[in-house]
Amino acid sequence: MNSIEDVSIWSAVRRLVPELSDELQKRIRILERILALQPIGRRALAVEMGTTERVLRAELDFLRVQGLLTASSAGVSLTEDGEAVLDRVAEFAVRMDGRKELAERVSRVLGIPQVVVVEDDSDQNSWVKDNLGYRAAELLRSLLQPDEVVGITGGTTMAAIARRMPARAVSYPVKVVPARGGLGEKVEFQANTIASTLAEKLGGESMMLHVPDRLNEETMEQLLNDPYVQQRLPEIRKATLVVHGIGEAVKMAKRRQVPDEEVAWLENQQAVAEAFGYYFNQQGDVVYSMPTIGLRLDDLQNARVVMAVAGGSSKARAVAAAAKAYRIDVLITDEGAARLIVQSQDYYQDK
Amino acid sequence: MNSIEDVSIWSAVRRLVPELSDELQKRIRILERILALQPIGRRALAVEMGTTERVLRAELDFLRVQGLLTASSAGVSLTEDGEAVLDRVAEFAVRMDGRKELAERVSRVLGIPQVVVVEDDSDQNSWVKDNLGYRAAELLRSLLQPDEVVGITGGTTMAAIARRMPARAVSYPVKVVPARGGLGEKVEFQANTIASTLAEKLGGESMMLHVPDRLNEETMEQLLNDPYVQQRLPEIRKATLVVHGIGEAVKMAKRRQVPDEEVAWLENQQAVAEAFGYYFNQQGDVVYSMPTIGLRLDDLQNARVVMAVAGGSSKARAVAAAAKAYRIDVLITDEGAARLIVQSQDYYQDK
DNA sequence: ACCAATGGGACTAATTTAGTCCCGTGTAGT
DNA sequence: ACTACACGGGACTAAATTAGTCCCATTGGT
Repeated sequence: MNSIEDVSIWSAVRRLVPELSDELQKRIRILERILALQPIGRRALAVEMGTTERVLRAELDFLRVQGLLTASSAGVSLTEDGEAVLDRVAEFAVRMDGRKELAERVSRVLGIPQVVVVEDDSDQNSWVKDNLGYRAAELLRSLLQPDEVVGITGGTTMAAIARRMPARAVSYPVKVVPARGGLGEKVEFQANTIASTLAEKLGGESMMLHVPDRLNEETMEQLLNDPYVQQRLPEIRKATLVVHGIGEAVKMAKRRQVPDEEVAWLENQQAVAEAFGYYFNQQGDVVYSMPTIGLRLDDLQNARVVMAVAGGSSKARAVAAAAKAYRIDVLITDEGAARLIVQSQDYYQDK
Repeated sequence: MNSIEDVSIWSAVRRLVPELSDELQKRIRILERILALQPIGRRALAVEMGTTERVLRAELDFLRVQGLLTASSAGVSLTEDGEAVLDRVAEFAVRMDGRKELAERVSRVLGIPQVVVVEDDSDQNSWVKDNLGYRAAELLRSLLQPDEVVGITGGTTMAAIARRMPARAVSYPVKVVPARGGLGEKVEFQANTIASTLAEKLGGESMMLHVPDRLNEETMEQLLNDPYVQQRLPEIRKATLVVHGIGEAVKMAKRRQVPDEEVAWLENQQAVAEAFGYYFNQQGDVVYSMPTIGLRLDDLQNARVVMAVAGGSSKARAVAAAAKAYRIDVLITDEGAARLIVQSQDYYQDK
């Protein structure tokens, strides 16, 4: 039995001391490189690892004091102890590298420039979603630009992002808007609510858009002429940083209480993915779009960054379809989804 | 199945990022206190935890940003998330507190002012000895005074101390001497070797004492008059910081290749412990002392600090006996030994 | 015998962290 | 209802730590 498998305690630890795993990975990487290249000099290693000499030196000093490596005039080498310790944490290293490589493969397969893969599978462990939220929040914050308009959709994953966003460490002068109107879900998973809490966490402002979930053509027309909507809608469509979730078509349709015959129709159309209220088939074609007020697929062209966050092996197909349907710049997913995405690609390649 | 049980990976992690695991424990302690006292003010909590307001404030800010606690005008309280996280790492906390309480009980039972208990049992897992060495080295370093003479014995535990002593982070102007002559063991576990490497790590100087292990009365007399010995022996007996291991009497005797009849005699005398070449029974009486050149039991009176390091459930009896036999100021042991020590005390109290 | 790369020392600039004091506010006790 | 106290949080400064830069004696490989 392996402690790494029981990751739930790790996620708590990471919550309490987030810099721990980064620092740990950093030092493991250093030890690994030394093992491979020993004996190697400080400067050469610094170049090799893409860090500065001075910082690396501090790390090496530490590791030497810990008795994990020795320094001779030929360079630094691991001690027996160092190798033993490295051996014990090798699983980390493997998983680290594994996820990194996985991310690169997903990036190639889906044509998404930046992909982050977090550990485990959202479908298996609920805390994975939390982790997904953490990494998404982290990345989102790093991408923010002053006076930017951030558009965000609803769902449990988006809620996790808002929840895990650090609360007002510094104030960001941004505006957060819901990408679409209410989706008739629980209030804490609605885009409006999420936009609001996210804005609060960021120290920015938010805007609400209260419109019903499902509309018919007629009320749609009316609403579009409504001054409330006419004032707010352009603001939403101006969003330059769009964060959204991707869902399974049928599952989403049912959650939104779409009539059974329409669900059957969607199935018939082989719809597999849903995002922004649009339904896509495996080829990325739009097979149906819900009549709602909000961001349209075309608006994504004007966005600076389109960020997708979705995990769980069950969503692999949906993510792949969405990636074909529209431009995604950043994808944050988990091992469960990522593995299936690269697998199916291998499958097609084999044929 | 429980990840904490598989502690070996944690010991490696602690080796790689010691400062962060300390940080982890610190934050766990803070969360625990808040849970117990909430809502509580920053200043009151600082007093409660024996830290300064400013440092605690930084921690609280962090934990708040992480969404683990909220601050109202009544004070800070845990959020649901905070309680959940605390719950996940509760095992840590329990083990932490458990060991601390255990240490206090051992301290009372044995009458040793300062007791440190490290996790697990040296008899079960070999890495525990390493941990023992780490804590001992840490403590030893903090106790050092300039120009002090440090006496150290042999054995695997002492070797672990020397190995885990940080290598010359700063230079200590100390002199390290072997407490007794060679003990006929493997060279890396001999007092001479250990004293030498320890001195090097500390940036101090060392002194060797090369005399045979087992002596008869005659050669003993001769050696005591030998100029080599006459020069070195007083230096050894002047040691003011004495670090030593405690062994099981019979096991030690056999390792030193004492003749079988003498071993039987020791058993007959109910010798259970060995330290500095002296054998003690359960009551702490000296039943036999090996004729070797070196530190004598009386010399401990003049020592500033006497530090004992011994772990493993099999050594519990020996440690208890040694504690009765002579003054020990600091004891570093493990859970395996500590549990048995307090248990046997309970046993006697019940009678 | 030389040369290039090594670890480690030394000094300074930049950044982070800790100490101290204060203020407006909400709350508990009277 | 009122007052006094403890609350969080802001602000500023001093201290400590960390990173950048340059140098040098030494050594191992060619």
